[in-house]
Amino acid sequence: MDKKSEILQAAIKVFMRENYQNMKTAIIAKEAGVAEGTIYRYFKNKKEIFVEILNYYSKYIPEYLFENIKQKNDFETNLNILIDNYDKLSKEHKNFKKAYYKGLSEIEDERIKNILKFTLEDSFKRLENIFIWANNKKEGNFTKTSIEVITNTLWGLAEVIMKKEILGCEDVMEKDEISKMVKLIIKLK
Amino acid sequence: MDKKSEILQAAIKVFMRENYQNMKTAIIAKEAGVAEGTIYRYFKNKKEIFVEILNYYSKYIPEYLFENIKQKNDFETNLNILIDNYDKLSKEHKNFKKAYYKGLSEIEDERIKNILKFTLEDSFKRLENIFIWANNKKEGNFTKTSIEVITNTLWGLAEVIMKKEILGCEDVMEKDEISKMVKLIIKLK
Amino acid sequence: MDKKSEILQAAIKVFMRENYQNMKTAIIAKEAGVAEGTIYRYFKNKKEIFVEILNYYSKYIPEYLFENIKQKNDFETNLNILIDNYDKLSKEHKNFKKAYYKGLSEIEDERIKNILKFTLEDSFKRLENIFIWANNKKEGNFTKTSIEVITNTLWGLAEVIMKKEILGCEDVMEKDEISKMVKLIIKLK
Amino acid sequence: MDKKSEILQAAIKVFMRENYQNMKTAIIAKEAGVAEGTIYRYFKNKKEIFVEILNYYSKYIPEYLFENIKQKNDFETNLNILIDNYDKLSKEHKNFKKAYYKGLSEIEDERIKNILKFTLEDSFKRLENIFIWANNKKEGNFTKTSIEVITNTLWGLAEVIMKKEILGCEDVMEKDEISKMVKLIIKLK
DNA sequence: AATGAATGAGGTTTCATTCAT
DNA sequence: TATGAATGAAACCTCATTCAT
Repeated sequence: MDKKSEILQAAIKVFMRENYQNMKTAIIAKEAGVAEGTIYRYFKNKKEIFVEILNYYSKYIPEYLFENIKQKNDFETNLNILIDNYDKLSKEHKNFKKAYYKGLSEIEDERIKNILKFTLEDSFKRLENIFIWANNKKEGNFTKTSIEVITNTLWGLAEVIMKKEILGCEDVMEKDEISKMVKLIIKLK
Repeated sequence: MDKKSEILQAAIKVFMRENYQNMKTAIIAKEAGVAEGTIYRYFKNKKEIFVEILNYYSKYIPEYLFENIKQKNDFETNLNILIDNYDKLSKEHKNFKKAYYKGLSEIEDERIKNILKFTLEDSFKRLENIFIWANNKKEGNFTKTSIEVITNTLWGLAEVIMKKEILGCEDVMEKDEISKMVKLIIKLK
Repeated sequence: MDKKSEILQAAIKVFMRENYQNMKTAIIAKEAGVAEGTIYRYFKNKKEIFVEILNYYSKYIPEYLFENIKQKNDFETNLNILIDNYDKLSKEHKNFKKAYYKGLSEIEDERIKNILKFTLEDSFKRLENIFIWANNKKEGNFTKTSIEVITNTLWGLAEVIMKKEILGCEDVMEKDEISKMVKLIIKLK
Repeated sequence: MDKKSEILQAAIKVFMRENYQNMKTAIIAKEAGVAEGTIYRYFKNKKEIFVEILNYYSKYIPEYLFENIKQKNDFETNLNILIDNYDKLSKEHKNFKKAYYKGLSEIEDERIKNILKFTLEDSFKRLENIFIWANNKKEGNFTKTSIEVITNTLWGLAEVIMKKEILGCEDVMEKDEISKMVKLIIKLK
C-alpha cells in the first residue's frame, strides 16, 4: 500500500471514530505514523481528504453490494445474492453511512454532490440490470414502468432499514423478513 | 416571538444557507439582530443551537407531513392528503433535509440520536394509523405484516425521491407517478 | 489613541527593529499588549498591516518634509525650511526608508504601487509649488522646463544622500554642503 | 556553466518574477532542473542565495552601466555612452531594481549592507573618473567640489528616473530630455 | 554527487466563548 | 438583561532543511 492510501485509511479510521470537525490533521498524521506535513504532499487540504473518503466509499459500496451479481446467473440467484450482500454490508459497514450523511449535509459543494449523484445513479443502473437480464432470459416480464417502481421501492426500503439500524430502532427487519418483502415488491406492476 | 425563538430562527436561516461549520455565531447574532453575547444567555453553546434546530424540524416535519390527516377522514382521502403534503414538503422545504443529514453524521451524540429516532418512530406510528383506521372502518383489511411492509416501503420511497431531488437526478418522479406507485404499494401483502 | 493605532504603532516598532518576515503577529500582539486574535479585529491579515505601515509613512513623510512651507513665505525662506526639514528627517527617521524599500521590492502588488506612486507625485507637486509661488511673487523666473529639471535633480540628490547615509558611506554631505548644492541647482536652466 | 551558476540563474529568474518570500526552494529547484536537496550542496541556506543574487547584480550593473567608457575616449563620447547605457539598462533591466530594494529593506544584515555599499562607491568612483580624465585631457576643468556636486546630482537623477519608471509615473523623462539635463548638470560649479 | 520524500517547527488565522461595562 | 470587544487555544498549512538511498 502506498503512502497516500495509508494516510487515507488512517483518515477514514479517524473520521469514523470522530467526525469531520474532530478529524484533526494532527490525529490523522499520528494514526498514519507520518508527520503532519506529509499529509500535504498527498492532499491539497483537509477538505480534499474528506472528498477522497467519500470517493473511496462511493466505489467500495456498490462494488460490495453488487458483488457476484452477474448476467449469467438466473434471476432468483441474483436476488438472493443481493439480499445477502446487503445484509452483510449493513452489519459490517454501518459506519460508512456517516460519510454519506456528512456528504449530503455539505451538498452545496458541487464535487461532493457529483460523487454522491454518480454513485446513486450507478447503483440504480446495476439494480435495473437484474430485471432487464431477467426479461432477456424470459425469467421475468418487467415493463419499463414496473422496473422503475421496483428499483425505487427496493432502494428506498434499504435506506429505511439502514436508517432504523443506525438509529437503534426496535422494529428493524431481519434478513428473512427483508427477503419476503423483496419477493412481494418484485411483483409490483 | 421571544428572543430565544428569534435567535433560533436566525440560526436556522444561516444553517440552511451555509452548513454547520459555516454557521458562525457572529453571523447568527447579526441575522437575529442581537449581540453575540446574548446568544449565550439562551443557549449553553453552539452545539445546543444545532440540537434545537434539529428539534424544531423534528416537530415541524411530521406536523406538516400529517397535517389534516384525521381518523374521521376516509382512507382514500387521507392517502391523497398525505401525497399532497409530501409533494409540497419536498418542493418547499428541501433544505430541512440538510439538518437531518448533518444530524445523522453526528449520530454518536446520544441526544441527537434520540431526537432523530423519536421523530422517525413517531412518523411511522402516524403512518400506520392511517391503515389501522382503515381497518376499523372496514375500508381496508391490512394485516399487521402488510402494514409493516407498506409503511416501510412508502417511507423508503419518500426517502429515495427526496434524495434524488436533492442530488439533482434526472429521473425524479412527478406527483401523479408517485400517486400511482402508492396505489400499487398499498396492495402489497 | 484607539486600539487600531496602538497595534499599528507596535507593528511599526517591530517592523523597524526586525523586518517584514520577522514581524511575527505574536510579537506585534505582545508589543501592543493585546491578544493575537485582537489584531484580526482591526486588520484583515498581516499584509494589510504592512500596507497600513506604508500608508502611515506615505502621509507622515511629506507632511514632515514640507512642514511650514507656505505660499506666503518668501522663496529663500521656503528653501531653507525645506533643507532644515530634510536634515532633521534624515537624521531622526532613517528607519522609515526600510518600509519604502520593502514596499518597492513588492511593487507587483497594485495597492502598494499606488501608495508609493501617490506619495512620490504628491511630493513632487509640493516641491514644484515652491518655484511656482516664487514666480508669482517675482522672486524667481523659473520656466516650466527648469522647474522640471530642478525638482527632479533636487529629489534625486535627496535620495542619494539618504542612501549613502543608510549604507554608511563616508562621503555623506553635511547640511551646509547640501545647502550650497541646492543653491547651485536652482540656477539650472 | 556549472551547476551552482545554473541554480543561481534559476533563482534570479524566480526572484525577478516573484519576490523573496515567494522564491520557494522547490520552484528554484524545478526551474534549475535539479532536486531540492542539490541546492544545499551549493548554498548553505536560502539567504545565501539571495546574497549571491545581490552580488551578481552588484557586479553586473556597474559593468553594464560603464561598459565602453574608457580613459582614451574623449569626454563627450564617454558622456554619450553613459547616457546610452543608462537608457538601455533602465529599459531592459528594470527588474533588477527589485533586488536592490529588497536588499535595502534588509540592510541590518552586514554582508548585504557591504555589498550594496561597495557597489555604490565603486559606481561613484567610475563616474568621477570620467570627469578626472576630462581634466587630465584639458577637455574640462572640474574642481573636486564640482565633481562631487555633479556626480551626486547625476546619480540622484538616475535614481529618480528609475523610480518613476518603476512606479509608472507619467512624467518620466525620455532619453533626449535626460541628455539635455545632463548637459546642464555638468556645468554646475 | 544527487535525489526528493519526509520532516516538524512555527507561522497565520479562526471563532466560540467570556466578562467588564 | 444585553452588549461586543477581547480573548487565546488550537486548527490548518507552509516550506526550508535533512538524510537515507
